[in-house]
Amino acid sequence: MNVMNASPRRKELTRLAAQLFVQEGFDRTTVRMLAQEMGIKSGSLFHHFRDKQEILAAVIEEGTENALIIARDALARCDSSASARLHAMARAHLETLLTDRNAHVVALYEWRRLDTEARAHLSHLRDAYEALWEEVIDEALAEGLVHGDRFLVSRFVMGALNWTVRWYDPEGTRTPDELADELVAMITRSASTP
Amino acid sequence: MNVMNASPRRKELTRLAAQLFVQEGFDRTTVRMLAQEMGIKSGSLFHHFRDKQEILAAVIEEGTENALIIARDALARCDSSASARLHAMARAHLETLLTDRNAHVVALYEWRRLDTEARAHLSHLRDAYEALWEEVIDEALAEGLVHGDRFLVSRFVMGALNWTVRWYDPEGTRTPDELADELVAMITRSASTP
DNA sequence: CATTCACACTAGCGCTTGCTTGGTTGAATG
DNA sequence: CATTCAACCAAGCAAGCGCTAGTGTGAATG
Repeated sequence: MNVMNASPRRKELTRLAAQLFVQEGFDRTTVRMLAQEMGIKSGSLFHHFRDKQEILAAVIEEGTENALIIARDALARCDSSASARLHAMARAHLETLLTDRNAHVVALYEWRRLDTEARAHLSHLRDAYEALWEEVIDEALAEGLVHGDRFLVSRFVMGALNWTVRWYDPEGTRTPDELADELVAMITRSASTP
Repeated sequence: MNVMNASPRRKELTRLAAQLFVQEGFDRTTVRMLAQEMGIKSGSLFHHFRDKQEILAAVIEEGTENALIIARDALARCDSSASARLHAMARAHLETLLTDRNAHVVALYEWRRLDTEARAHLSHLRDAYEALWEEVIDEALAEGLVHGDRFLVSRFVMGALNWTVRWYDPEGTRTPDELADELVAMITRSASTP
Protein backbone atom coordinates (compact mmCIF):
# COMPACT_ATOMS: atom_id res chain seq x y z
CA MET A 1 0.00 0.00 0.00
CA ASN A 2 1.18 3.47 -0.86
CA VAL A 3 1.19 6.00 1.93
CA MET A 4 1.88 9.07 -0.18
CA ASN A 5 -0.61 10.52 -2.56
CA ALA A 6 2.34 11.18 -4.80
CA SER A 7 2.55 7.88 -6.69
CA PRO A 8 1.52 8.66 -10.26
CA ARG A 9 -0.42 5.43 -10.51
CA ARG A 10 -2.35 6.29 -7.38
CA LYS A 11 -3.10 9.76 -8.68
CA GLU A 12 -4.58 8.32 -11.83
CA LEU A 13 -6.66 5.85 -9.83
CA THR A 14 -7.89 8.69 -7.65
CA ARG A 15 -9.01 10.59 -10.72
CA LEU A 16 -10.97 7.60 -11.98
CA ALA A 17 -12.50 7.06 -8.57
CA ALA A 18 -13.68 10.66 -8.47
CA GLN A 19 -15.50 10.16 -11.72
CA LEU A 20 -17.26 7.04 -10.51
CA PHE A 21 -18.15 8.60 -7.16
CA VAL A 22 -19.86 11.42 -9.02
CA GLN A 23 -21.75 9.08 -11.33
CA GLU A 24 -22.93 6.62 -8.72
CA GLY A 25 -22.33 8.15 -5.32
CA PHE A 26 -19.78 6.83 -2.86
CA ASP A 27 -21.90 4.15 -1.22
CA ARG A 28 -23.18 2.79 -4.51
CA THR A 29 -19.72 2.58 -6.00
CA THR A 30 -18.41 -0.89 -5.18
CA VAL A 31 -14.76 -1.79 -5.01
CA ARG A 32 -15.41 -4.09 -7.93
CA MET A 33 -16.71 -1.22 -10.04
CA LEU A 34 -13.70 0.87 -9.10
CA ALA A 35 -11.34 -1.98 -9.98
CA GLN A 36 -12.97 -2.59 -13.34
CA GLU A 37 -12.78 1.08 -14.25
CA MET A 38 -9.11 0.96 -13.33
CA GLY A 39 -8.49 -2.17 -15.37
CA ILE A 40 -7.49 -4.35 -12.43
CA LYS A 41 -9.17 -6.89 -10.16
CA SER A 42 -10.90 -5.83 -6.98
CA GLY A 43 -8.31 -7.34 -4.70
CA SER A 44 -5.47 -5.39 -6.32
CA LEU A 45 -7.15 -2.18 -5.30
CA PHE A 46 -6.06 -2.68 -1.73
CA HIS A 47 -2.47 -2.55 -2.71
CA HIS A 48 -2.91 1.17 -3.43
CA PHE A 49 -5.42 2.09 -0.75
CA ARG A 50 -5.88 0.74 2.74
CA ASP A 51 -9.65 0.66 2.38
CA LYS A 52 -12.50 2.23 0.46
CA GLN A 53 -12.63 5.23 2.79
CA GLU A 54 -9.07 6.10 1.94
CA ILE A 55 -9.99 6.41 -1.73
CA LEU A 56 -12.67 8.93 -0.83
CA ALA A 57 -10.24 10.87 1.33
CA ALA A 58 -7.67 10.89 -1.49
CA VAL A 59 -10.21 12.28 -3.94
CA ILE A 60 -11.26 15.10 -1.65
CA GLU A 61 -7.73 15.89 -0.57
CA GLU A 62 -6.60 16.27 -4.17
CA GLY A 63 -9.44 18.60 -5.01
CA THR A 64 -9.07 20.81 -1.98
CA GLU A 65 -5.32 21.10 -2.33
CA ASN A 66 -5.71 22.15 -5.94
CA ALA A 67 -8.28 24.75 -4.95
CA LEU A 68 -5.91 26.22 -2.40
CA ILE A 69 -3.02 26.37 -4.84
CA ILE A 70 -5.05 28.00 -7.59
CA ALA A 71 -6.62 30.55 -5.25
CA ARG A 72 -3.31 31.52 -3.65
CA ASP A 73 -1.75 31.79 -7.06
CA ALA A 74 -4.55 33.96 -8.40
CA LEU A 75 -4.34 36.28 -5.41
CA ALA A 76 -0.59 36.50 -5.70
CA ARG A 77 -0.57 37.52 -9.34
CA CYS A 78 -3.44 39.99 -9.35
CA ASP A 79 -3.75 43.68 -8.59
CA SER A 80 -3.86 44.57 -4.91
CA SER A 81 -7.14 46.51 -5.04
CA ALA A 82 -10.06 44.98 -3.16
CA SER A 83 -12.07 44.79 -6.36
CA ALA A 84 -9.37 42.99 -8.31
CA ARG A 85 -8.82 40.53 -5.49
CA LEU A 86 -12.53 39.82 -5.19
CA HIS A 87 -12.79 39.15 -8.89
CA ALA A 88 -9.68 36.99 -8.85
CA MET A 89 -10.97 34.91 -5.95
CA ALA A 90 -14.37 34.34 -7.53
CA ARG A 91 -12.77 33.41 -10.84
CA ALA A 92 -10.33 31.05 -9.17
CA HIS A 93 -13.14 29.43 -7.24
CA LEU A 94 -15.15 28.68 -10.37
CA GLU A 95 -12.08 27.64 -12.27
CA THR A 96 -11.25 24.86 -9.80
CA LEU A 97 -14.87 23.98 -9.29
CA LEU A 98 -15.51 23.45 -12.97
CA THR A 99 -12.24 22.03 -14.24
CA ASP A 100 -11.62 19.77 -11.25
CA ARG A 101 -15.34 19.24 -11.12
CA ASN A 102 -15.50 15.58 -10.13
CA ALA A 103 -13.35 15.95 -7.06
CA HIS A 104 -15.32 18.95 -5.85
CA VAL A 105 -18.71 17.43 -6.42
CA VAL A 106 -17.51 14.50 -4.34
CA ALA A 107 -16.24 16.88 -1.66
CA LEU A 108 -19.58 18.68 -1.56
CA TYR A 109 -21.81 15.61 -1.62
CA GLU A 110 -19.88 12.88 0.11
CA TRP A 111 -18.12 14.78 2.89
CA ARG A 112 -20.25 13.05 5.48
CA ARG A 113 -19.03 9.62 4.43
CA LEU A 114 -15.54 10.43 5.69
CA ASP A 115 -14.52 8.85 8.95
CA THR A 116 -13.50 11.01 11.90
CA GLU A 117 -9.76 11.11 11.29
CA ALA A 118 -9.98 11.90 7.60
CA ARG A 119 -12.57 14.56 8.30
CA ALA A 120 -10.33 16.22 10.87
CA HIS A 121 -7.40 16.35 8.48
CA LEU A 122 -9.43 17.62 5.54
CA SER A 123 -11.26 20.17 7.67
CA HIS A 124 -7.99 22.00 8.12
CA LEU A 125 -7.46 22.21 4.39
CA ARG A 126 -10.98 23.48 3.86
CA ASP A 127 -10.68 26.00 6.67
CA ALA A 128 -7.49 27.34 5.13
CA TYR A 129 -9.35 27.84 1.89
CA GLU A 130 -12.31 29.55 3.52
CA ALA A 131 -9.94 31.82 5.41
CA LEU A 132 -8.74 33.13 2.06
CA TRP A 133 -12.29 34.05 1.18
CA GLU A 134 -12.96 35.83 4.45
CA GLU A 135 -9.75 37.78 4.02
CA VAL A 136 -10.79 39.00 0.58
CA ILE A 137 -14.31 39.76 1.76
CA ASP A 138 -12.89 41.75 4.66
CA GLU A 139 -10.94 43.93 2.27
CA ALA A 140 -14.02 44.46 0.11
CA LEU A 141 -16.02 45.46 3.18
CA ALA A 142 -13.31 47.84 4.33
CA GLU A 143 -13.34 49.62 0.98
CA GLY A 144 -17.14 49.79 0.99
CA LEU A 145 -17.27 47.64 -2.11
CA VAL A 146 -19.85 45.42 -0.48
CA HIS A 147 -21.93 45.83 2.66
CA GLY A 148 -23.07 43.49 5.38
CA ASP A 149 -21.64 40.97 7.78
CA ARG A 150 -18.33 39.40 6.85
CA PHE A 151 -19.40 35.92 7.87
CA LEU A 152 -22.74 36.14 6.12
CA VAL A 153 -21.39 37.64 2.93
CA SER A 154 -18.74 34.96 2.53
CA ARG A 155 -21.26 32.18 3.14
CA PHE A 156 -23.70 33.64 0.65
CA VAL A 157 -21.04 34.08 -1.99
CA MET A 158 -19.61 30.61 -1.56
CA GLY A 159 -23.10 29.17 -1.61
CA ALA A 160 -23.94 30.89 -4.85
CA LEU A 161 -20.68 29.74 -6.43
CA ASN A 162 -20.78 26.16 -5.19
CA TRP A 163 -24.34 25.82 -6.38
CA THR A 164 -23.14 26.27 -9.95
CA VAL A 165 -22.05 22.62 -10.10
CA ARG A 166 -25.75 21.81 -10.18
CA TRP A 167 -26.70 23.79 -13.23
CA TYR A 168 -23.66 25.08 -15.09
CA ASP A 169 -23.21 23.69 -18.57
CA PRO A 170 -19.60 23.82 -19.78
CA GLU A 171 -20.86 23.51 -23.36
CA GLY A 172 -23.02 26.61 -22.91
CA THR A 173 -22.27 30.15 -23.99
CA ARG A 174 -20.97 31.52 -20.72
CA THR A 175 -17.43 31.05 -19.51
CA PRO A 176 -16.66 30.49 -15.84
CA ASP A 177 -14.94 33.87 -15.74
CA GLU A 178 -18.06 35.63 -16.99
CA LEU A 179 -20.08 33.81 -14.38
CA ALA A 180 -17.74 34.92 -11.62
CA ASP A 181 -17.81 38.51 -12.82
CA GLU A 182 -21.60 38.51 -12.95
CA LEU A 183 -21.80 37.39 -9.36
CA VAL A 184 -19.35 40.00 -8.20
CA ALA A 185 -21.31 42.62 -10.12
CA MET A 186 -24.48 41.49 -8.41
CA ILE A 187 -23.18 42.04 -4.90
CA THR A 188 -21.13 45.11 -5.76
CA ARG A 189 -22.73 48.55 -5.68
CA SER A 190 -20.75 50.35 -8.34
CA ALA A 191 -20.91 47.87 -11.21
CA SER A 192 -23.66 47.96 -13.80
CA THR A 193 -24.99 45.51 -16.34
CA PRO A 194 -26.61 47.33 -19.24
CA MET B 1 -49.38 -0.92 0.44
CA ASN B 2 -50.81 2.55 0.45
CA VAL B 3 -50.88 4.37 -2.83
CA MET B 4 -51.78 7.78 -1.46
CA ASN B 5 -49.39 9.81 0.57
CA ALA B 6 -52.41 10.82 2.59
CA SER B 7 -52.51 7.99 5.16
CA PRO B 8 -51.61 9.62 8.49
CA ARG B 9 -49.51 6.63 9.48
CA ARG B 10 -47.56 6.87 6.27
CA LYS B 11 -47.00 10.55 6.78
CA GLU B 12 -45.52 9.94 10.19
CA LEU B 13 -43.29 7.20 8.83
CA THR B 14 -42.14 9.56 6.09
CA ARG B 15 -41.19 12.14 8.68
CA LEU B 16 -39.12 9.62 10.60
CA ALA B 17 -37.49 8.40 7.41
CA ALA B 18 -36.46 11.94 6.52
CA GLN B 19 -34.70 12.27 9.85
CA LEU B 20 -32.77 9.03 9.38
CA PHE B 21 -31.89 9.86 5.78
CA VAL B 22 -30.34 13.10 6.99
CA GLN B 23 -28.40 11.43 9.79
CA GLU B 24 -27.06 8.50 7.80
CA GLY B 25 -27.66 9.22 4.14
CA PHE B 26 -30.08 7.26 2.00
CA ASP B 27 -27.81 4.41 1.03
CA ARG B 28 -26.53 3.86 4.55
CA THR B 29 -30.00 3.80 6.02
CA THR B 30 -31.12 0.17 5.98
CA VAL B 31 -34.74 -0.92 5.96
CA ARG B 32 -34.04 -2.45 9.37
CA MET B 33 -32.95 0.88 10.78
CA LEU B 34 -36.03 2.54 9.35
CA ALA B 35 -38.27 -0.16 10.80
CA GLN B 36 -36.70 0.08 14.24
CA GLU B 37 -37.07 3.85 14.29
CA MET B 38 -40.72 3.35 13.40
CA GLY B 39 -41.24 0.68 16.05
CA ILE B 40 -42.09 -2.10 13.61
CA LYS B 41 -40.27 -5.00 12.00
CA SER B 42 -38.46 -4.59 8.72
CA GLY B 43 -40.91 -6.69 6.76
CA SER B 44 -43.88 -4.58 7.86
CA LEU B 45 -42.33 -1.60 6.18
CA PHE B 46 -43.30 -2.96 2.80
CA HIS B 47 -46.92 -2.80 3.70
CA HIS B 48 -46.67 1.00 3.58
CA PHE B 49 -44.14 1.46 0.80
CA ARG B 50 -43.53 -0.61 -2.31
CA ASP B 51 -39.78 -0.40 -1.87
CA LYS B 52 -37.05 1.69 -0.32
CA GLN B 53 -36.99 4.09 -3.24
CA GLU B 54 -40.62 4.96 -2.66
CA ILE B 55 -39.80 6.13 0.85
CA LEU B 56 -37.23 8.51 -0.53
CA ALA B 57 -39.68 9.80 -3.10
CA ALA B 58 -42.31 10.33 -0.40
CA VAL B 59 -39.89 12.35 1.72
CA ILE B 60 -38.89 14.63 -1.12
CA GLU B 61 -42.45 15.01 -2.40
CA GLU B 62 -43.66 16.12 1.02
CA GLY B 63 -40.93 18.71 1.36
CA THR B 64 -41.31 20.17 -2.10
CA GLU B 65 -45.09 20.38 -1.85
CA ASN B 66 -44.79 22.23 1.43
CA ALA B 67 -42.31 24.64 -0.08
CA LEU B 68 -44.68 25.40 -2.92
CA ILE B 69 -47.62 25.99 -0.58
CA ILE B 70 -45.68 28.28 1.74
CA ALA B 71 -44.18 30.30 -1.10
CA ARG B 72 -47.50 30.78 -2.89
CA ASP B 73 -49.12 31.74 0.37
CA ALA B 74 -46.40 34.26 1.21
CA LEU B 75 -46.66 35.84 -2.23
CA ALA B 76 -50.44 35.99 -2.01
CA ARG B 77 -50.53 37.79 1.30
CA CYS B 78 -47.74 40.32 0.79
CA ASP B 79 -47.56 43.74 -0.77
CA SER B 80 -47.43 43.80 -4.57
CA SER B 81 -44.22 45.83 -4.85
CA ALA B 82 -41.24 44.03 -6.32
CA SER B 83 -39.25 44.66 -3.18
CA ALA B 84 -41.91 43.23 -0.88
CA ARG B 85 -42.33 40.18 -3.07
CA LEU B 86 -38.60 39.57 -3.21
CA HIS B 87 -38.35 39.76 0.56
CA ALA B 88 -41.39 37.52 0.98
CA MET B 89 -40.00 34.90 -1.36
CA ALA B 90 -36.60 34.83 0.31
CA ARG B 91 -38.19 34.59 3.75
CA ALA B 92 -40.53 31.84 2.64
CA HIS B 93 -37.64 29.93 1.13
CA LEU B 94 -35.64 29.98 4.35
CA GLU B 95 -38.71 29.26 6.45
CA THR B 96 -39.41 25.98 4.65
CA LEU B 97 -35.76 25.15 4.35
CA LEU B 98 -35.15 25.47 8.06
CA THR B 99 -38.40 24.26 9.62
CA ASP B 100 -38.91 21.37 7.21
CA ARG B 101 -35.16 20.97 7.22
CA ASN B 102 -34.87 17.20 7.08
CA ALA B 103 -36.97 16.78 3.98
CA HIS B 104 -35.09 19.51 2.17
CA VAL B 105 -31.65 18.30 3.08
CA VAL B 106 -32.69 14.94 1.69
CA ALA B 107 -34.01 16.60 -1.45
CA LEU B 108 -30.74 18.48 -1.92
CA TYR B 109 -28.38 15.61 -1.16
CA GLU B 110 -30.17 12.48 -2.25
CA TRP B 111 -31.94 13.64 -5.37
CA ARG B 112 -29.67 11.53 -7.53
CA ARG B 113 -30.75 8.35 -5.75
CA LEU B 114 -34.26 8.66 -7.18
CA ASP B 115 -35.13 6.36 -10.05
CA THR B 116 -36.17 7.76 -13.41
CA GLU B 117 -39.94 7.82 -12.88
CA ALA B 118 -39.82 9.40 -9.45
CA ARG B 119 -37.36 11.96 -10.69
CA ALA B 120 -39.61 12.91 -13.59
CA HIS B 121 -42.59 13.43 -11.32
CA LEU B 122 -40.69 15.42 -8.72
CA SER B 123 -38.92 17.50 -11.33
CA HIS B 124 -42.25 19.05 -12.22
CA LEU B 125 -42.87 20.06 -8.64
CA ARG B 126 -39.43 21.56 -8.37
CA ASP B 127 -39.78 23.38 -11.67
CA ALA B 128 -43.05 24.90 -10.49
CA TYR B 129 -41.25 26.19 -7.42
CA GLU B 130 -38.34 27.61 -9.37
CA ALA B 131 -40.77 29.29 -11.74
CA LEU B 132 -42.07 31.28 -8.79
CA TRP B 133 -38.57 32.51 -8.12
CA GLU B 134 -37.93 33.53 -11.70
CA GLU B 135 -41.20 35.42 -11.72
CA VAL B 136 -40.26 37.40 -8.64
CA ILE B 137 -36.76 38.02 -9.96
CA ASP B 138 -38.21 39.25 -13.23
CA GLU B 139 -40.26 41.85 -11.40
CA ALA B 140 -37.23 42.95 -9.39
CA LEU B 141 -35.23 43.32 -12.61
CA ALA B 142 -38.02 45.29 -14.27
CA GLU B 143 -38.07 47.78 -11.40
CA GLY B 144 -34.28 48.06 -11.44
CA LEU B 145 -34.09 46.66 -7.95
CA VAL B 146 -31.42 44.22 -9.04
CA HIS B 147 -29.35 44.00 -12.19
CA GLY B 148 -28.11 41.15 -14.31
CA ASP B 149 -29.44 38.11 -16.08
CA ARG B 150 -32.71 36.67 -14.83
CA PHE B 151 -31.52 33.10 -15.03
CA LEU B 152 -28.20 33.81 -13.39
CA VAL B 153 -29.61 35.94 -10.61
CA SER B 154 -32.17 33.34 -9.60
CA ARG B 155 -29.55 30.58 -9.57
CA PHE B 156 -27.17 32.66 -7.50
CA VAL B 157 -29.87 33.58 -5.00
CA MET B 158 -31.18 30.05 -4.66
CA GLY B 159 -27.63 28.79 -4.28
CA ALA B 160 -26.87 31.23 -1.51
CA LEU B 161 -30.10 30.33 0.29
CA ASN B 162 -29.86 26.57 -0.12
CA TRP B 163 -26.30 26.64 1.12
CA THR B 164 -27.54 27.83 4.51
CA VAL B 165 -28.50 24.29 5.47
CA ARG B 166 -24.77 23.65 5.72
CA TRP B 167 -23.92 26.30 8.26
CA TYR B 168 -27.02 27.86 9.77
CA ASP B 169 -27.45 27.27 13.48
CA PRO B 170 -31.08 27.56 14.62
CA GLU B 171 -29.84 28.12 18.17
CA GLY B 172 -27.78 31.10 17.06
CA THR B 173 -28.66 34.77 17.29
CA ARG B 174 -29.97 35.31 13.80
CA THR B 175 -33.50 34.43 12.74
CA PRO B 176 -34.22 33.04 9.28
CA ASP B 177 -36.05 36.25 8.42
CA GLU B 178 -33.02 38.36 9.25
CA LEU B 179 -30.91 36.07 7.12
CA ALA B 180 -33.25 36.44 4.18
CA ASP B 181 -33.32 40.21 4.53
CA GLU B 182 -29.53 40.37 4.66
CA LEU B 183 -29.26 38.48 1.42
CA VAL B 184 -31.81 40.68 -0.31
CA ALA B 185 -29.96 43.72 0.98
CA MET B 186 -26.72 42.36 -0.43
CA ILE B 187 -28.03 42.05 -3.97
CA THR B 188 -30.18 45.17 -3.83
CA ARG B 189 -28.66 48.53 -4.71
CA SER B 190 -30.67 50.85 -2.50
CA ALA B 191 -30.46 49.14 0.87
CA SER B 192 -27.71 49.90 3.36
CA THR B 193 -26.29 48.15 6.40
CA PRO B 194 -24.60 50.64 8.72
C1' DC C 1 22.82 -14.22 -10.04
C1' DA C 2 20.14 -13.55 -5.86
C1' DT C 3 17.03 -10.53 -3.79
C1' DT C 4 13.75 -7.18 -3.44
C1' DC C 5 9.85 -4.67 -4.71
C1' DA C 6 5.62 -2.75 -6.86
C1' DC C 7 1.88 -4.58 -8.78
C1' DA C 8 -1.30 -7.75 -9.97
C1' DC C 9 -4.03 -12.18 -9.59
C1' DT C 10 -7.38 -16.05 -7.73
C1' DA C 11 -10.48 -17.52 -4.51
C1' DG C 12 -13.47 -16.90 -1.15
C1' DC C 13 -14.98 -15.68 3.86
C1' DG C 14 -18.25 -13.60 6.78
C1' DC C 15 -21.62 -10.49 6.84
C1' DT C 16 -25.39 -7.34 5.41
C1' DT C 17 -28.54 -5.98 2.16
C1' DG C 18 -33.44 -5.23 0.15
C1' DC C 19 -37.19 -7.72 -0.17
C1' DT C 20 -40.61 -11.93 -0.04
C1' DT C 21 -43.55 -15.25 1.92
C1' DG C 22 -47.14 -16.98 4.64
C1' DG C 23 -49.44 -16.26 8.57
C1' DT C 24 -51.48 -13.69 12.86
C1' DT C 25 -53.91 -9.95 15.03
C1' DG C 26 -57.68 -6.78 16.64
C1' DA C 27 -60.87 -3.50 15.27
C1' DA C 28 -64.45 -2.07 12.07
C1' DT C 29 -68.26 -3.33 8.91
C1' DG C 30 -72.50 -5.62 6.84
C1' DC D 1 -71.66 -13.14 14.13
C1' DA D 2 -69.26 -13.79 9.84
C1' DT D 3 -66.31 -11.18 7.03
C1' DT D 4 -63.07 -7.92 5.75
C1' DC D 5 -59.03 -5.36 6.08
C1' DA D 6 -55.10 -2.59 7.50
C1' DA D 7 -51.29 -3.47 10.14
C1' DC D 8 -48.00 -6.22 11.76
C1' DC D 9 -44.63 -10.37 12.63
C1' DA D 10 -41.23 -14.39 12.07
C1' DA D 11 -38.20 -16.43 9.16
C1' DG D 12 -35.29 -16.48 5.63
C1' DC D 13 -33.51 -16.24 0.61
C1' DA D 14 -30.46 -14.72 -3.01
C1' DA D 15 -27.39 -11.37 -4.10
C1' DG D 16 -23.96 -8.40 -3.21
C1' DC D 17 -20.76 -6.23 -0.11
C1' DG D 18 -15.78 -4.88 1.72
C1' DC D 19 -11.91 -7.01 2.48
C1' DT D 20 -8.19 -10.83 3.25
C1' DA D 21 -4.89 -14.48 2.29
C1' DG D 22 -1.74 -16.44 -0.34
C1' DT D 23 0.62 -16.51 -4.74
C1' DG D 24 2.74 -15.16 -9.17
C1' DT D 25 5.05 -11.81 -12.01
C1' DG D 26 8.68 -8.96 -14.51
C1' DA D 27 11.72 -5.15 -13.72
C1' DA D 28 15.08 -2.89 -10.86
C1' DT D 29 18.73 -3.31 -7.37
C1' DG D 30 22.79 -5.19 -4.66
